[in-house]
Amino acid sequence: MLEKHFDPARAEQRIYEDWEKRGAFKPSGNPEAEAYSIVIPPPNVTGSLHMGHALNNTIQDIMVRFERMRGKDVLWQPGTDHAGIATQMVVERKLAAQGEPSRWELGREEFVRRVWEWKEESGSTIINQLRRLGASCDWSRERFTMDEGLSRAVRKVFVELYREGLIYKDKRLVNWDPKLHTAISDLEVVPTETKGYLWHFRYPVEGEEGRFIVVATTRPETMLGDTAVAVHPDDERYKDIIGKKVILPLVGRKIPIVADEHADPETGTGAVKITPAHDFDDFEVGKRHGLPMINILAADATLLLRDNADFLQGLEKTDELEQTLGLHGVERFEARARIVARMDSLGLVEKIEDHVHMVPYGDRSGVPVEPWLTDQWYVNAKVLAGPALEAVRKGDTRFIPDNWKKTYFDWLENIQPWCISRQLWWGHQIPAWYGVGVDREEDKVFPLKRKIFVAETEQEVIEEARKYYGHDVFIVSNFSEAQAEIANKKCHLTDRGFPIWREEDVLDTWFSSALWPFSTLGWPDETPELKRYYPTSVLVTGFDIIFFWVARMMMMGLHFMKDIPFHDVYIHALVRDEHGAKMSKSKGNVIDPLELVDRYGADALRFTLAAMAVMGRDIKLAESRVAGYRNFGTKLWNAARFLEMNEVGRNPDFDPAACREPLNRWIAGEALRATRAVTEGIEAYKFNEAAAAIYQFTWNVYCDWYLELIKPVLREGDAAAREETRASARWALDTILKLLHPFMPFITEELWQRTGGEGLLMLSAWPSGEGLVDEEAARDLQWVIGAISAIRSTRAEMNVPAGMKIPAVLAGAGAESRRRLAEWKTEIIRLARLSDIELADAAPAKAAQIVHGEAIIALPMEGVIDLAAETARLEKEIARAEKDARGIEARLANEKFLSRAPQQVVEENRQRLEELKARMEKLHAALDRLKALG
RNA sequence: GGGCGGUUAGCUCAGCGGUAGAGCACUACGUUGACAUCGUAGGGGUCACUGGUUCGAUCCCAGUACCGCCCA
Repeated sequence: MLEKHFDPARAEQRIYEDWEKRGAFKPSGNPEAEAYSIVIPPPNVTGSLHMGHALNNTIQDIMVRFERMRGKDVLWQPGTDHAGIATQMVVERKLAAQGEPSRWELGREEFVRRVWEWKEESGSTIINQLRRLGASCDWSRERFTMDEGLSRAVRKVFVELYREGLIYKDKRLVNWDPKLHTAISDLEVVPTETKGYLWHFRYPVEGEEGRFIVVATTRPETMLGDTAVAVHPDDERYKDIIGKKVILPLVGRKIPIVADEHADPETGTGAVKITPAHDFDDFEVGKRHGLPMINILAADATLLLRDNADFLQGLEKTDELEQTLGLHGVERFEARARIVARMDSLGLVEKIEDHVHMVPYGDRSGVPVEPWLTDQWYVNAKVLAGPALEAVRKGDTRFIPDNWKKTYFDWLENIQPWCISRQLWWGHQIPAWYGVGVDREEDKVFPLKRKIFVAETEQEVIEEARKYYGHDVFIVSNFSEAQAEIANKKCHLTDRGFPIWREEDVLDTWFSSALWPFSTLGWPDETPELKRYYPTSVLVTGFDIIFFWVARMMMMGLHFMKDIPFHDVYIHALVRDEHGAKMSKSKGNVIDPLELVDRYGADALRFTLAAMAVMGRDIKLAESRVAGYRNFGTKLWNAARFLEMNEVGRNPDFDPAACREPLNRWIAGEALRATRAVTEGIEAYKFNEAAAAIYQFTWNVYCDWYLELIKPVLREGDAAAREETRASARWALDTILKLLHPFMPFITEELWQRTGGEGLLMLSAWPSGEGLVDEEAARDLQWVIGAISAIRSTRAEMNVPAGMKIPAVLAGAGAESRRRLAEWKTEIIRLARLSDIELADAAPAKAAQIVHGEAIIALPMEGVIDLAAETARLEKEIARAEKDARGIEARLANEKFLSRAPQQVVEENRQRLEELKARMEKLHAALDRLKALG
C-alpha cells in the first residue's frame, strides 16, 4: 500500500543508485538506433551546484531521458574542468587558512601535488550534487580536463597550431592581474563603472617660458611612463607646437608633442598624455609614432623605477628625479596620491573634476587589472574564426533561440588574438622549451635571443634541439638553472651540451575546454565513441559563455575534426532571484538548489525549472512555485494510490483504441493529445509548454474529471465495463508516468515500480503519438463536464450548502441531450451533488435556471431559493451575453469585415452570434418565469 | 555610443492577428474511504504609452518612457 505522500528524502538516493547499478545511464549501444549525444558543460572541480547548474543539467537530463525512452542510443558525457585560476586560489586559501606554507614556499611541484590531492578529495562534490538532481550521465565515462588523455589532446592541439603558425609568442600589452600575477584574457576583465577624478596637469612646453599644455588623466601615476603628448592634427590651438617637446614634470624627460587623431579636440583640453606601456590606446599611438615604451610597474603593480634602465634612460640626475625615485616600490594607488600631491605643490594641477569612468577589474581577483607589457602566447583566432562563422551562417550549427547567433557573429567578426598563457602553476603547462639561440655559420651565440622548441613530448623536444645545436642537450627546470649551468662557459656549451628549459606558463583553462566535445570521446585516438557520437546532438549552455566556450569549441572542432562539434546550441536563461536580481553571495540572495531539493525533492525543483524555462527570458525563481509543483507530485502520487485501492492492475494487452466505454475512449484521446504536446514541446526546446501540457493533463483532466467520473463505474458498473475501465485507468496513468518521467524522474520511477511496472520506467518506451481520438466521446464529455460545472457554480451562487443534495430537471432537451443525460446520469448526480435529475418538458417554477446548450437545467429550490439573488444572477448572465453579442454584431455589420476577413472567421462569428442569441432568449425566458412568480 | 531583451491579474510568469490564461496569494464554503501538500466556487486585467498597418492589434511596424543584459 502506498503511503499518503512520496518521501523524496528517502526514495531519491535509492532510486538513483538502482539506476546506476543497473547501468541505465550507459548508451544502449544498439547499432540500429540513432545516436544522440550531449557533452555536459564541465563544471569547475571547485564548484558546488548553483541554480544555473541546476537549470542547465535539468534541461539536458530532460532531453537525454526523453531520447533514451524514444529508443535512441544516448550518451550524456560528463566531466569536470580543472578551472586554473579558481582552483589554484581555492587551494592557496586553504593553505593559508590551515597555517601551512604558501605556494611560493612549497614550490611548484609540491604545490601542484597538493592541488591534485585536493582534487581527489573534493573534486567529486559537484558530481555528487548532479546525482542528487537526477542527472543521468554515463558516469563510467567521466573525464577531467587534466586527465592524461585530455592532456595529450591539449598538447597535440598546441603543437599543431604552433606548427601551422596559428599559435605564436608576442610582446604586447595584456590585461595583467596584479593580485594573481598572471595575464588574463579580455573576456576575464569586467569593466566596472567607478567614481573617480579627472586630473588636469600642466606640462611645460620646452623653450616657451610660461607656456603649458594641459592634459587630463584618470591615472596620474602612469605619467612617469609618458613618452609623448598627442593633439589632433587639425586642432588650431596646438598647430604651432606640434613637433616641439614638453618637459615631463617630476621626471625631467623631454617628450614630443605628436599629432594623432586619437586625441579628440572635443574632450577635455584636446591634448592627451601618451603612456604606451600602460594603456591600450596609447600603445597603438606609440606604435604609430615609434615612441619608446617605458614600463614603470612591477608585477604586483608597485612602481618600478630604480634600476629600471628603460625609465632611467636619458634622464638627468636632479633632486626632483631623486625624489621621484623615492616612489619606487610604492603601491599604485598610494603612488597616485603622492604624485598628485607633488604636482599640486609645484602648481601644476590645473583642476580636478569628478569623473565616472570604467575601470577594468579582474573577474576572479576583483582588483583593477593593469595593461602591462609582457611576452605571452597567442592564438590567431581570426583564422580559426572563419569556419566557425561559416558553419553557423550556413546553418550547420543552429542557435536556439536564433537571436543569439547575432551575438556570436559580432564577437567572431571582431575577434582579437586570444592570449592563452597564464602565469599559474595549476593547468596544462605549455609544451614549449627554450634554449639559447645560435648562429652556426658565424659560430655565434645569441643568449638573449631564445630559440623555441615545441613538441608533444620531452623526447621529441630533445631530438629537435639536438638537431638544432648539433650537440647533446639536457633539460633544466628553468631559465635561472640554465644560467647557472652556463655561467662560466663560452658559447653556452656545457659538458653535457646545451641546456634547455620548459616554458613555465600554463594554458588558459578555456583552451582545454575548447576541445571538450572531441577530447572526451577519445581524440586524438580514433575511438568508436568519437566516430559514433561526434558531432554531438546539442549543446546546452548559458549565454554568458558563448564567447568563452561555444565559439572556441566551434573553432577547435572545425579545425581538428573538420566538422562542427554540435548541431544545435540551446541557450537557456539565467536564473535570478524572485525579484529579478542576479544571485550573488555578496547580495545574499543566493538560492541553493540543494536546499530546495532537501525541502521539496529534486522532482519539484526540476519541474519548476522546466516550467519556467521559456526561451529567451531570464527565470525569476519563486520558491512558491517549487512548493506548488511538489504538490503536483503529491497529487499524482495519490492518483496512483487511488488506483491501488481499487485494485487496478496492468493488462499488457490493453489497447485503448479497442475500448467500448465512451469515458475510456475519451481519456485515450486526451492522453494522445498530451503525448503529442509533450513530445513536440521537448523536440522544439519549449520545455515550459511540455511541462504545462503534462501538468494539465494529469491534474485538470485525469484527476479532476476522469478519476471522478470512473468512480461510479468502479463501484457499481457491470463487470465488463469495470474491467475495461480499470485497464484504461492504469494505461492512462502509465502514459502520465512516462510523459512526466523526463521532468520528474524519481517519483515516476517509484510509482512505476511500486505498482508492479516491468523493468525500469526510465528505459521503457515513450508513448506513441498514434492512437484513438473519438470526437463523439469528446463532445459527450464536454457536455457532461459543462453541466456539472454549471450546476456547481449555480449552487454556490445560490448559497446552497455544500452538503445538501438537491433535485434537478433537464427541460426542453433535444434527443442528443436526452441520450447524454441517460448515459451519464449517475456521474452527473454524484459530481453535482444532486438527489436526482429528471427530464421535463418545461422548467418548473421557483427554480434556478441554467442554460446549457439548447436545454435548461433547472434546480427547483422551493423554500431555498433567493428570488432576488437568482434574478441578479440571470441578469448578470444576460448582460455578459449581450455585451459579447453586441461586439460580434458590430463586426458583422462592417462591410469591410465581411468582404476582407477570411470566410471561416466570418462564419465562426455568425455561429457564435447565433449561439449567443439562443442563449439570451433562453435566459430571458428564464427571467420571465422567475418574475411571473414575484 | 552600438546591440539584444523586457513592460500582460497583488506577486512570478505563459500566450496570442478575431473569446485574456497558469501557479502562488486572496475571499467563501468543506461534500464524495486517492489526495487538506486537497476539493468546489469566486473576485481580480485600459495587455507601459503614442502613432501606423489591418476589416480587426494585447499580438505586426515605428517612436517614446522605464527596467535589465551584452559589447565598446
